[in-house]
Amino acid sequence: MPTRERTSTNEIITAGRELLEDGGPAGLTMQAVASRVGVRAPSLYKRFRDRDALVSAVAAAAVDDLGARLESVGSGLPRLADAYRAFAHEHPEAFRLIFTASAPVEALDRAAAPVLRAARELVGDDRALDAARLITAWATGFLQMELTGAFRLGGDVDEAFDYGLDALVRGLAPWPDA
Amino acid sequence: MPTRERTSTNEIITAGRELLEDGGPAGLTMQAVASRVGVRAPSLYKRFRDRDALVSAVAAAAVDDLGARLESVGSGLPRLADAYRAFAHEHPEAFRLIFTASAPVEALDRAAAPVLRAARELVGDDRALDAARLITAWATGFLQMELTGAFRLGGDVDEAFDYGLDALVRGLAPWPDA
DNA sequence: ACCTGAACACCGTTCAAGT
DNA sequence: ACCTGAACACCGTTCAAGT
Repeated sequence: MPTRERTSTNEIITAGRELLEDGGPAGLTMQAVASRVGVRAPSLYKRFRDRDALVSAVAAAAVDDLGARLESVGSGLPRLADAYRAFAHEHPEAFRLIFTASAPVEALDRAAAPVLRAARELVGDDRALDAARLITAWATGFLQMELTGAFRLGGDVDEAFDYGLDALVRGLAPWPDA
Repeated sequence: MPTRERTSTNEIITAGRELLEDGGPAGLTMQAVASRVGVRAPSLYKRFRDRDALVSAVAAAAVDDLGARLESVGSGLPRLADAYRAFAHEHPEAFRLIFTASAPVEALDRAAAPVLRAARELVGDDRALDAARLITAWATGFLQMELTGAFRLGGDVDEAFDYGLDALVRGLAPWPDA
């Protein structure tokens, strides 16, 4: 006689995201997740091979959210950058997790699509990929440093972000002296 | 009667760095470190408050190495960028660790000095800090993505790095249309 | 078919006891 | 003064047994 399901993959992932945000990766334990969804830890292994698989699923869900967010904002680079930064501020732990070994690389491709589009508009097809990498690397590094509190030499961080974006666009735009 | 010291703070940190590089953060356990320096785990608590303190010391040592490396290379931006990238390739785990919560922020300041100098030469005093943040954020994000294997859409990664650096310099340099 | 208690290996940490 | 064994709490994981 089959026992009725007492939880679901989605519920587990949601619980994982909540625990991650308010306890960091160390708070995302199998026992904490299980107890939050009303089950015992061993039951989680019915749906995830191990903790690493669960963490990856949590990261993938976050990336999907991020991708939807970027899609919804159009292809203007400033809008994209702001949306990216807003996501990082709202889900700092998830943002950090995304760029860790447990990151699901193929999910990242979808989230990167809007940036690639914006880069193409700016520099054309040939250099679109390089330009997208430049922009993404800058924004990711900046946010990571901002979240870790590495910006302690003073100065306005918001202004530094805008300054960076402007300089990037200037450096990427086809310049007139050619 | 005092027992003679069987290890030292430096030896412990060195052991920690080695374990980190070949087993990731998960390989950096108190027991593994202890056994590598010929002591039992509880002895480590004579010199480090807890594992986190040890991990921070490991990160600080790595940052010091990085700083020395950047100092030794002068203030040319391309040289600095290459040295930064070389360090990340040689010590990927340490590089990742540096930009984690356990990062010792004040040690980062020293390592950032050469970049700040290069930025000042490029854009002048007023914008030196913003420019340094742009460059550091880009390089850090780029290397982090490279190490994590996030660059899977093809294209030459070396070339993308050079392209990014060129665009950055172009965007930062005082441009002629003013 | 899903869930559980019990068990195991491993980890961080404390502490009284050794020298 | 430094080191240790023993102990504790906690974690990930397995598995036989329940329904």
